[in-house]
Amino acid sequence: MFEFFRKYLEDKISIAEADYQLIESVCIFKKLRKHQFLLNEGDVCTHSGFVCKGFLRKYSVDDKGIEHTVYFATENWWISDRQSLMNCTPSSYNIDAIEDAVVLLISKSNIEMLSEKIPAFKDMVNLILQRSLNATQERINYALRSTAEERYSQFLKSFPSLVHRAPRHMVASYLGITPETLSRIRKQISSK
Amino acid sequence: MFEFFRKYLEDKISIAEADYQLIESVCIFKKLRKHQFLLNEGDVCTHSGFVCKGFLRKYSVDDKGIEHTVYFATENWWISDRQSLMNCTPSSYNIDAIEDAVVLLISKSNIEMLSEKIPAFKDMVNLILQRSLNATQERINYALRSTAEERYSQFLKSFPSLVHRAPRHMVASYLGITPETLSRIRKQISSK
DNA sequence: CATTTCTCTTGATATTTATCAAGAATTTTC
DNA sequence: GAAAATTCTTGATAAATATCAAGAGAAATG
Repeated sequence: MFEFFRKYLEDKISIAEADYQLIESVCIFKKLRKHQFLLNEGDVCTHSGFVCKGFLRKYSVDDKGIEHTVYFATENWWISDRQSLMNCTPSSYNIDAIEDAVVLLISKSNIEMLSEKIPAFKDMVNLILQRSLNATQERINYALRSTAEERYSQFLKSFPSLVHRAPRHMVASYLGITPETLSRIRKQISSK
Repeated sequence: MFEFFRKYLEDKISIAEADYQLIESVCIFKKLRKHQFLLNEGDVCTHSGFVCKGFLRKYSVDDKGIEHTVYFATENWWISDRQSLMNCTPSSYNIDAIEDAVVLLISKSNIEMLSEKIPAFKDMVNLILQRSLNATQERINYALRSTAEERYSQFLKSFPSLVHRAPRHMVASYLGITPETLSRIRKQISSK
């Protein structure tokens, strides 16, 4: 399974063979069956996850028991609760598998170790951080200025491959609308 | 004006006197009168801004000409369009002064230079990045799960000092509601 | 300090989206 | 492959929020 991550790294940074071995030595692989949890609300997130295979989501649950999807992650995406990881505080999110998955885990301290020993690794982590921030701010901008239909169209454009893999009600919860509303929006779009 | 930034830095990192001088040597100070722009939509953002004094906002304008506030920045906050800065692409945002302001500017290349020469500076930049990402993801989570009233209450709690400095219609646009709706929400809350 | 401009509030009405309910379609499980 | 569970759609109605319009209040400007 490490070869997935190795390919990802090769694509982003240029490091020595010994560095790959160091990285591999701290990687933990976790298989998740559909519906299994990688993180439970209330637990402290201790590892960053890199998705080798499968499809996961991160969501919070409100007082009424309604789930709100804040993030999807598929092959070559990272997933964790950075806030919990950073501050060692209980997470307010759940992460579970939408499809059977294999996730590569690296502990917080090992990420710090790798960042220290391999400068290019640190730079990569920071680049990912910047991209995440850009994407997240774009999402806020869209949420503020677009109607539900526009947000759905944008989602289709941004993540064409996710649309078919994610159950509709999860897409709805990602967009901040109910499944019924999404259903009506889809009907409206298809009739155009 | 540099002393504001120096205090900020002293609070976050521990570096040599020579480093402060290096940092100061690349700082540009810009005075902005109320309503003046730091960044115009369509322009490439070339500098990161640190607010020494005053109050600014970052917003986009939709097809109908309605403004959508994505960010406020007051003393000791950073402001820029990271996406435009990172990729040298035209910005889709405007940044202007809500109050007369003094902003300390550092160019992209000088931030890179400082990051290279002063490791603690780089670490600080990355820490800020992480915090921004956490805050931004929290905002999305709130947008998804809360009513307009809850979002306003949360805004009051998170930024008590901003509420009195920002015109209400800008707060409304930050929350993704109309000024009229905010006015009604405030009435409702005060009657409790 | 009067006037102009901007900001905020309130009311009436329209639109969007949510909620509740039921049945159809699909997927999972044994 | 049949039964059970889940997911998706549709309709009727309710609730939240937007829009339009007008006037009150506050702040900026000459």
